Amino acid sequence: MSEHYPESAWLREQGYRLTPQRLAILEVLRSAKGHLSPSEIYHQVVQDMPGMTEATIYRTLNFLAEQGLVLVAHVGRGQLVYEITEHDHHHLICKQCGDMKEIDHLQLKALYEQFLDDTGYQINTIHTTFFGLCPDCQRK
Amino acid sequence: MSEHYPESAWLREQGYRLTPQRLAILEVLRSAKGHLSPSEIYHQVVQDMPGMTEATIYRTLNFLAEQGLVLVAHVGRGQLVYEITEHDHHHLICKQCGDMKEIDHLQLKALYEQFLDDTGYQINTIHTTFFGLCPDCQRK
DNA sequence: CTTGTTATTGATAAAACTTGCAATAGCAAA
DNA sequence: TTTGCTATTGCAAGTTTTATCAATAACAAG
Repeated sequence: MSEHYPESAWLREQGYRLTPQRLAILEVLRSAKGHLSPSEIYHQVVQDMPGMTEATIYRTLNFLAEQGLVLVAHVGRGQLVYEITEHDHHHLICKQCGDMKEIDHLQLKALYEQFLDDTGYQINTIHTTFFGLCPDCQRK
Repeated sequence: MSEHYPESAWLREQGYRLTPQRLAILEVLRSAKGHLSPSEIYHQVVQDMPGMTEATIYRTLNFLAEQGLVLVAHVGRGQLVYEITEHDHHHLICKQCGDMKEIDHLQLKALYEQFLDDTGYQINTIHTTFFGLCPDCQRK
C-alpha cells in the first residue's frame, strides 16, 4: 500500500496518521501471498527501514487488525499470523499434517445471519479458523 | 479429575502417564466455571503443589489440548484461555464490551457436515470463536 | 511555510511463553 | 515387590509479546 490506496485516506479521516512504518508493514503484507508471522514481517520490513523495531511491528499489527485492514488468524500451534484483508475467507486446517484450505465467506454468511436472529449479535470479525483432519490423515 | 475419571484410564491406554501435575491442572479446570488463563491456572495449582512450575503449566495445557481433554480459545485480545471439555460449545464475543455468549454446538453441526462434503475434511477441534458486536454496542 | 497538538515511535524493561537437558518418577513386566 | 524403560518434570536459558514513557514527527490550522 502506498499513499494512494483508499485505506490511506480512510485512516486519516479517522484521525490516525499515515506513518512510513504502517505503510511499510502494509506493503509487505500486500505483496505477500498468504499468512505472515510477526517476525517474518519484521525481517522483511527492517531491510528497507533499518530503524524498525519489533515492538512497533506488534503494535502496528494489533492496530491494523482492530481497524480491519489486516486479519489475524490462529492457524495451528504457536504464534498468530497476519494477512491483508482482501477477500473474505476463512481457514480449514488439518491438525495432523498442517494442510490448509480456504473457505469462502459465502459459506458462512447464512450462519452469521442466523446468529443475528438468535442473539442479536452482528458478526464483524470475518475470520474464523476451523481445525480438522484432511482426507489423507483420516485414513491413517 | 481424579484417578477414577474415565480420562485417566484413557490416558494410560495411550501410553501417557497420570502425573499429579496433570491431575491437579485438570482438577482446577474442572472446578472452574468458564475460561482460565495459564497464569490463573498456575496460581491456583501452586497452592496445593508448591513445586509446580509455569513451564509445566504451559506444556501440560498444550498436551491436554492436543488430547482433546481441554479446549483452547482465543477470546479477545491477549493470551489464550483454557477450559475443560465438557459440553461442545463455541463462543460469540463482543469486540466492544467483551460480553460473551455461548453457542451450542448443534448450531454448527450442519456446517461441519457441509465441510466434509465440500472438502473431505472432518472437523474435530470443536471450538470456534466468533467476534462481533452485541446489540447494545451496535447502537453506539 | 511555520507552529501547536498529540498520535506514534524507539528504547527499555517486564511479562508471557518455549526449549534443552539432566534428574525424577509412572507404570509395565518380571 | 523389584527392576528397567522412558515419559514427564524442574530448572535455567532463550524467545516472543506487551507495557511504559520520553522524544519524535504527522498533519491541521494559521
